[in-house]
Amino acid sequence: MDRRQRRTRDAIFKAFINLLSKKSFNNVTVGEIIDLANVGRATFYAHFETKDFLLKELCEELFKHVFNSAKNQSESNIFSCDINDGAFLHLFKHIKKNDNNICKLLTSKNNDLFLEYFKSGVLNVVENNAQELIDKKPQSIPKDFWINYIATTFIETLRWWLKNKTKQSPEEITEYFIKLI
Amino acid sequence: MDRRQRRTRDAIFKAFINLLSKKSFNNVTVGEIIDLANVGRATFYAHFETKDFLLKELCEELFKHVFNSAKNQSESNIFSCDINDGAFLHLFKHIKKNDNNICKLLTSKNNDLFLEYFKSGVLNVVENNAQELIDKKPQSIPKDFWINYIATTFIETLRWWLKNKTKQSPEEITEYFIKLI
DNA sequence: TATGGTAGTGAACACGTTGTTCGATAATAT
DNA sequence: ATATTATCGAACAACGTGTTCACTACCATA
Repeated sequence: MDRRQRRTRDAIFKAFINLLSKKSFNNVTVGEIIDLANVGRATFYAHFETKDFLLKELCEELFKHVFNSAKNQSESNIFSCDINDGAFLHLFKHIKKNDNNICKLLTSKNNDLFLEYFKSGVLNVVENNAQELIDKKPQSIPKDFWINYIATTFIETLRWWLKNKTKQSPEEITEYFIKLI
Repeated sequence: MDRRQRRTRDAIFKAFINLLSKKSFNNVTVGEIIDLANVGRATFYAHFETKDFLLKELCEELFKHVFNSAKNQSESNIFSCDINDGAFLHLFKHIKKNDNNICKLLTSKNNDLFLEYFKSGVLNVVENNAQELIDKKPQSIPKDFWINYIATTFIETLRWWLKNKTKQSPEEITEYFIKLI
């Protein structure tokens, strides 16, 4: 990719995230984004069809990073019996340390498109990298209900943790999360 | 309240809910609402400052009804030992049978303002009318974390149920929910 | 270092939505 | 019957969106 393209793309993402941490998606205008990113109006629309697509592509970039690393993590420990080596501790750690952007977006308001994308990523991790948890399913409840439960509980735990300024360590919050399930 | 006021207010609410069940909050315009409600533009703005306020007031009307009935229900059975007589079964029943509007809004997209209002109502019910569940808290996790967990699990259970066309009976889904916790 | 192709610029434009204003009309309460 | 209050609908300014275009800056390659 042309260095110029990468530059403007990054500038737009950065400006967008910054604005999203201050106001809701609906109230962020293209005008504000291009002002903050120092990018021409036509340039913005050359990169992104609409603001919705901007959010979508931003999510894809952010999540590719997080969820792939979670998968590798859990695969490399496939023989581990310690539940704390699993994908979830890694996700808590990773998001806290390296992904301030995801923190901002997870705690910002009016952003359920983002949450939706995030949930589908978490569902994927649960289905493929959390067999130990899936196996804990009580009899007599449907499997997809159980998987949905694990994923949403993870997300809500994460949001509670972020809302409370991550006072607990990643190990502690993982323990909380596992206790719930 | 003047009968005319009540009339237009109801017409606007009705039109708004109808539109929300078809498209997302952002894509519903004031123009569409007043067309469907057969109400003058100035009249709309005499009632509601903005579209956001319209949603807020709609939520308040809908929730007053649901949550109050849940509270009365659980109070009237204060001596019951059967967990199935509690507020949650009542909520599942009530929402399924009487509140098609809440169903529509809970399953519609781009509507996290609504979800936020709903959550604060559920939190309230949990705190005041679900002592049996609160008492199940494992040691070593914070109380507000636990309460948040109960409320979000209820909401996500409800959403899963509604998304799957309420195939289960209210009794069954309450059983699922209680099993999770 | 000259050149062709690609990316960015910024002003101007048409279009749709928002929220306000106003004089006129209709419904309501008493 | 009358004073009050709600509604109407058209017109309006302000703002956001997405497109276009002629122009400029940059980059890869030879």
